[in-house]
Amino acid sequence: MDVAKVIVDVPSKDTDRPFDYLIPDRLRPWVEVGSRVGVPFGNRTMQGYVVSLHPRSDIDSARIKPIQSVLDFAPPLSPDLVDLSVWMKERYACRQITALQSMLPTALKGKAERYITLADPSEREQGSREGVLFSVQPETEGEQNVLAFVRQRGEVSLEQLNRAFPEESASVKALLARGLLREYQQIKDKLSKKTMKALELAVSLEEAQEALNNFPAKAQRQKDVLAYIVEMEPFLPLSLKEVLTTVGVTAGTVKGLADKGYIVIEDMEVFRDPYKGRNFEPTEPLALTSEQKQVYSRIIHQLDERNHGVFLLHGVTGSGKTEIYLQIIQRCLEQEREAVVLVPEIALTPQMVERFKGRFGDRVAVMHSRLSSGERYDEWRKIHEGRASVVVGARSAVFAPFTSLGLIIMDEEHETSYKQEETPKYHARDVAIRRASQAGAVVILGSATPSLESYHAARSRSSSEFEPELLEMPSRALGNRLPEVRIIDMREELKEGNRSMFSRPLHEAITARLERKEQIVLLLNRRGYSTFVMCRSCGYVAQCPECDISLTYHQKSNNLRCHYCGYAVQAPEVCPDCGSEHIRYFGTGTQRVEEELAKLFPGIRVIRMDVDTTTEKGSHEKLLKQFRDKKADLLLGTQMVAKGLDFPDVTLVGVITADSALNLPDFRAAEKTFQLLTQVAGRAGRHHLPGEVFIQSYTPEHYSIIHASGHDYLSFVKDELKHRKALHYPPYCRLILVTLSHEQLPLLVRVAENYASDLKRRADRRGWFGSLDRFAAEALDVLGPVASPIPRLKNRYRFQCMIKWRGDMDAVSLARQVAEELQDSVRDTKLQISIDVDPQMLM
DNA sequence: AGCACGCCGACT
DNA sequence: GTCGGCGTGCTC
Repeated sequence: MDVAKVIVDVPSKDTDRPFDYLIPDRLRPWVEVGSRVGVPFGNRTMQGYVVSLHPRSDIDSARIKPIQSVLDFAPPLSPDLVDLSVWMKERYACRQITALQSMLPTALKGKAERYITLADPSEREQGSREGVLFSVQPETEGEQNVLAFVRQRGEVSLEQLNRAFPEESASVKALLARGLLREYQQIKDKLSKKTMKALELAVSLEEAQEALNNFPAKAQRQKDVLAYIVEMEPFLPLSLKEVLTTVGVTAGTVKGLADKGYIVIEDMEVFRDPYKGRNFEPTEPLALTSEQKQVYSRIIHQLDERNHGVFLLHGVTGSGKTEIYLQIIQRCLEQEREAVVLVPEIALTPQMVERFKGRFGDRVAVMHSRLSSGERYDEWRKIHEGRASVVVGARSAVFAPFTSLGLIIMDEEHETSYKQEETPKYHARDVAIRRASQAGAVVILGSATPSLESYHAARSRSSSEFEPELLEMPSRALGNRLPEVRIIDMREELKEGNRSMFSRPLHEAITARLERKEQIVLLLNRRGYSTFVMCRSCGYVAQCPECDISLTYHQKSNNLRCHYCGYAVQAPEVCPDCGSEHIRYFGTGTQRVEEELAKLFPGIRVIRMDVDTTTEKGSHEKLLKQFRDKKADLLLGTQMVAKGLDFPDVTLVGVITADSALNLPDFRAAEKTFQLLTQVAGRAGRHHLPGEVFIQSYTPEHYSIIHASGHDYLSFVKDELKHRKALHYPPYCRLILVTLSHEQLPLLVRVAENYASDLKRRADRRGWFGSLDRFAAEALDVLGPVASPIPRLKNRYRFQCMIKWRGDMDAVSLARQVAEELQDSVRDTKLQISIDVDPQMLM
């Protein structure tokens, strides 16, 4: 076992394979599958990951180089995770290094630093022995200065050297070439470990007590400190800062004590705890209802067998899924196994975390995107070092570095945020199932409105990628009823002369709540509602010059911004096209609703929650707390108010327009609408007060709205599956979205057409190509190319092809192969091809 | 991705 | 006659 195969940190087609490296004897004990290593690659040093170990290599022994360094004490990746990266590479047509990278905190992404030292004289002579005459003395003043600088420092990073001599980079190069200076490279992590000064006894406790008894009287302050330390002995080491404030002495006093040899002051690594200072109320398991018990025992049975299994837990809002999760996790921990809880990013609120920390205390690690990279690294290490055995986190927590995983729970299974939109474009559900099957772990997918893919897979239990067992919880745990839902036809309102955004019934209902001092949640389904700028005289619409999409108006900064690339300009006073002053801001944003509310209900206290008011860290939480404390009558927001919030005094939920997302060009539009309405309806009347829900709509006869108002998931699924089947959409087939982009439109169009035809030809040769209409067990169809819904982004035009396929074929690798061949033949680095397997966002 | 090698234009 | 453009190809 002298050779390691290493995936190097270069995300490109040519390097997306293992390279062989010798393992030097001194590193032998440290090199394992999953180790992060520094290796010479070309003429620089790169970071890489060991993916396998072998006794020998097929590579010419003259070419093979040794591993330069091992970068961590313990491998950051387990062999299971390395395997998983291979699976991801094939499944999502991404590079293996990209998959590996996504499993680790960014703090572990090291880069090579280049250092310069003096070369030793023997090396210098080697240069001249080649028969070439070059000077072994510095030739210019600049060279002399550089050389002197390096000699004085011994070793200096290239960066520092260039900073010290900005004009002398040629001299540095020359000195290197002539062998007077030498360069070496080393991988440096970006991470910063936070440290603090800490105190520790340098003598035994008995000795310290002894010393206290006959301490010189003139050093009373030092004696106080030592006495305090002795008293606090069980909690050693103590933070220096804390001791200083508690005892009321200065650092000099403590230093004196250290000089006498009683204590030592050391740098101790501290772990940032994002939830520090917060008290988590310990909670006890609740008694389960009989419905909950059934579900619980079925899953426990599977868990006890220590076999892989997937469950789809369909439970209405308020059916008590979380309590079941908690008790199953408990069981998992009792088996000395670990648990992962996946939660949609948006639902990962302190309330949520509290439930888990309350039950499992310090053993809980939390991971989400709002943590700083340092915090995320610390939470990751907490898991890696075995100090946590439960992780609650968003999507990427599925890669938590546990070693004996027993359980993965995915709450709100239908949420689209489980699909990563950047490469690797993985779906956490699929990764979770794969990971659990490696580990013999149980997966629970929980939702009140399961995705059609999961529900269909669970019901048919055949020919699908995974086969979950369906568990149903149709009643609420507290026995209260689901709220009354009223649909309001906004067309009727308009007909009768009401041009406001509030229907009369909703208006009256709000007034009633204000009088009764009950609370209201208003949801603005913002998709398709951006506030754009239009000139009423000439029809000019402000658009992004790079992306060709409408710019969004931001009142706070009075500028126009592109949602996709971030481009921003000052909002115009007059139309840039015709000079008219009739340029206006259109669309219904939360701000406009807020203004309208103030007008209609004078004195109403509104909390507005949207991207504008929640960008600051912790602001989301602060706003919710204010609402909970009844500092406001009404909570107004976008999707984010619909998820998992639980306010006892909310008795009215209003949806301003239910159907704004229904007309979007997305085959999941109805499903999304149904899910959103069901979730938001579940927010009302969760406690003693009965709740009421008003849904305003311009298409009130739509089945997604009707079934949502009846809390009728099954009927919705029945209708929706009919549609999907007729139109050949998932779950009756699978999709691959291939997006090609280039600066030049004509070239792009040509290339995209080639892609589609190549693909069809290649599929046909294998007997795959054909229409899905014929209900063939195996078929593949290519749609497009067409301009992408975002036709231009960051100065690049975009075209896409949609592949629909079904059956036991490897459509992903076909799509990838054709893309790579096309890129080889076009040979234009500006051409980008992105492959999205099972896309969620079609617009 | 970098970086070196290699073959054709504007300069001393 | 040379410096330097970036096309092409490789990295164990």
